[in-house]
Amino acid sequence: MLDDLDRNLLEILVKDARTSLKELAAQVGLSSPSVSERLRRLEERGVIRAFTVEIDPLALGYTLQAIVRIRPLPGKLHIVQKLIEEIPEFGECDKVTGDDCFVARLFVRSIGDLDGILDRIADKAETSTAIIKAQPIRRRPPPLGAASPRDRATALQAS
Amino acid sequence: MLDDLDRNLLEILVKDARTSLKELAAQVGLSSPSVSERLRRLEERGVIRAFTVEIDPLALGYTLQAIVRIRPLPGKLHIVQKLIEEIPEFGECDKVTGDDCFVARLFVRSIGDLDGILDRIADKAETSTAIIKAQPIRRRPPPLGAASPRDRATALQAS
DNA sequence: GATTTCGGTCGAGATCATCCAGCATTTTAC
DNA sequence: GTAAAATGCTGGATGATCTCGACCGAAATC
Repeated sequence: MLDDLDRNLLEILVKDARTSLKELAAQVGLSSPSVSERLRRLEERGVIRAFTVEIDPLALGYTLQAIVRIRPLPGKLHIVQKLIEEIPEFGECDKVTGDDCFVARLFVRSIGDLDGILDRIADKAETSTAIIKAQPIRRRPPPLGAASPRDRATALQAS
Repeated sequence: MLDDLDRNLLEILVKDARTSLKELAAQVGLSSPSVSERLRRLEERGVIRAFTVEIDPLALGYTLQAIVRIRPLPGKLHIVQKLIEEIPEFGECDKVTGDDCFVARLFVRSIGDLDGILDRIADKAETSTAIIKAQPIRRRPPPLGAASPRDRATALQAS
């Protein structure tokens, strides 16, 4: 589906999404129209979901981040999910297996704000909150390399 | 620190990091050299951490994501952290307060791979894994608007 | 009140992206 | 097996965009 050239382009763009077509072309050894066409197709196919910018939350005044596990009370699942989606301070939310139905990331400017937001959910779900002290790994994409032969073997074996 | 123009630029770039200077300039009502200078300064100050591309993990064969909570055994904290950082399938990791020391996101191509990776940590930490079933909110930045007067009041009160 | 600093505009020249014609290679169809 | 069609690439012309220097005005500094 993706060839080496595509992966190569993605790798460069992960580091700097504003790299010019000309520069991309030079780095992968193609002409710029070709690169342009490849990017167009990668976007079209949904491989590239978006070109975006990573902003330091601190610069916006968000001095605190927390991971919140959320277990909606019986019958409240949909209301809780809607509520979470509508609170913009939630910067990420995954619906997971297990007792905790949702795991979400919360950006806040103060402990007071944290309390205020959790209060809005308190009557519809149980929550447990962990304050983030450090970020050993900040968001990064999974490895871009092709599936290794070993991986493929494993996959086959499993099926 | 950030004025309305900066926030406006960031907002546009979050949606499309490849927007041309000319287009940015038109949208915020400045000349392109001014926009160029502002972006340079935003990067310099670390407000903009990076221009990047958001890739669909599925396109790379990662059909499964999991949230893993990791509690290193006594004395193993640093080894575990190093191990996590070195495994590229970890796409995010936060060090948090509470019993679980780390909360991490794992991209894998199969359940077998998940097992393989967790095995590598098993003798150094307790883990509990939740498979991601859906993503109600995909990574997004915190609200870009200026701190509201109410927020400021709260912050002052607290200090 | 003069001066410096900061952030802005404008215009020219350089750089870059896009369009198009043409070509090679692979796939499809018969 | 071969002709036709489709695919993906290149190179060059053209038009759009970026960058750089010169200059300007408002606000802070002395």
